[in-house]
Amino acid sequence: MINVMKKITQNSDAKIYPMPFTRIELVVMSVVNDCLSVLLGKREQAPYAGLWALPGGVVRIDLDANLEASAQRVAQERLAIQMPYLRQQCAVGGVSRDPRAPWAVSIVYRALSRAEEFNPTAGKRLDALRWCPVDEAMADNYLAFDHQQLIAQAVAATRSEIDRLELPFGFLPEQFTLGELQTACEIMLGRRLDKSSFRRRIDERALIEPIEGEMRIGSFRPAQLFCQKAQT
Amino acid sequence: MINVMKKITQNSDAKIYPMPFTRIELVVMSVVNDCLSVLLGKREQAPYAGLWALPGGVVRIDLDANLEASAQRVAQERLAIQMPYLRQQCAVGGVSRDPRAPWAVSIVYRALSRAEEFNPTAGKRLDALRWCPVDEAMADNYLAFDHQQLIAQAVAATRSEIDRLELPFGFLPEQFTLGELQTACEIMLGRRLDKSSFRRRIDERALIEPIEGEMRIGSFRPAQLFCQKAQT
DNA sequence: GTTGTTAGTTGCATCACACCACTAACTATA
DNA sequence: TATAGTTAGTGGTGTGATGCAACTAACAAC
Repeated sequence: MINVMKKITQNSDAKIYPMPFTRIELVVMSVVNDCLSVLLGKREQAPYAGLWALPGGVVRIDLDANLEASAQRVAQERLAIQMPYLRQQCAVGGVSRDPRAPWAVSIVYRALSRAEEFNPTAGKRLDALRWCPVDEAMADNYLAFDHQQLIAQAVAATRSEIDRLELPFGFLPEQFTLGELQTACEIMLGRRLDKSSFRRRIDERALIEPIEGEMRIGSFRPAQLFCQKAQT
Repeated sequence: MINVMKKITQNSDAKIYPMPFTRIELVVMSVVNDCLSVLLGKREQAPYAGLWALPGGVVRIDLDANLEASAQRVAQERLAIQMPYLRQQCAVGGVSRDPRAPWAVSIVYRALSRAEEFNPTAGKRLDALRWCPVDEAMADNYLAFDHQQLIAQAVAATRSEIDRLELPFGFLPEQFTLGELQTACEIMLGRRLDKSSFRRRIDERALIEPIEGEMRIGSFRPAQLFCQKAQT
């Protein structure tokens, strides 16, 4: 820390400025039980002890190469998962944002993931974690800090991406049918989509390709299986 | 500073984490001489002394209520202007981002402004400031730090907004004709627009309204003057 | 075989927009 | 006074993306 201050002192103003307490917050979303849900952790300590909050962690300048790496480390430590499709959402910060420090900044990242890939028993510092339907998380005073607002932003940004069909996202399994893909999009958007338009738009964008000969066989007519197209 | 560290120590981990050197950078754009331009300041000190860079400043947790207020203060101090339509663009940060500190974060804000409103002689710490055409700023090694990339991002985001006709922006004067508005949009987008489509789209969105009886009289046929519609 | 359900396709209406052509209003100049 | 030149403003038409609806196909269950 001494070293840090020395460096900062070299700034043109030749003053020492205290720096904000800087954290990462993660908005990890998934479709669970036909509901768009968000991953929440139960707070064990003050402030907001007992309330649910987004998982997050401190930016460690001794460990992380950059902000994205911070977010990946936090995901690994707190959730024990890799987050391949992490997107930076915003930075929020100010006085009285976090009672633990006089001034705090949070860099917020969002991602979609597959709930099935998530193993809530691993990882260090894993207090209670749960998938919470976003509708529930939007209830007043359910969440700590301003996390309700952050989730609302993340949901809006995600819906906008899905509206524009900016696949692929982390929520896609290896293989899937068009019906499954459409249902997942409908749940995330919160509204129904037209089958024929959806299919037309999907293959115009050429983001996925059929797996020749592979079909999903279930109760009714078999469906063609698809996978993500290799990025060009 | 002692106080800050004490507070941070109250964190659950009971450790002192050094925090990143946190700054604000401003990407202020305007149309100058029929060119989309960006406001740059000449660096007087190391690092990158003599090179041009985005104006910016340190986040002052003793002065600023939040990040937006930081950005406003930096704009006031370095540029002596208010920036009514400031939008947060991104946060970038990591090791070796800024030689003045081992780990630095910049919160980047962008805005459009009217060059005419800008008075480059006022303000404290005003080293040389100039409007630089973005094409010029995109030349290799012209700018300090990663500011070339930040400007490219800001231009892209701004163009996307104008594409969607998300007016009003800070670049609009009190009164303007549709022709002037279209020309400004064309310069910012870097391409021509169709007159009739532009007008139809503008009045579908109902963002501006004619000023009854007010016309711009010049060399040719008089043109209706418009102003921004009061926000609802 | 009949029914029910999902898979997958096709045709048509609609809407937003680009492209093009036109009229209107003014100045400048002959 | 007439004509040319320039910008302001409007209207028509084709096209492409999408929503809507109807259709066929393929399977399981009965």
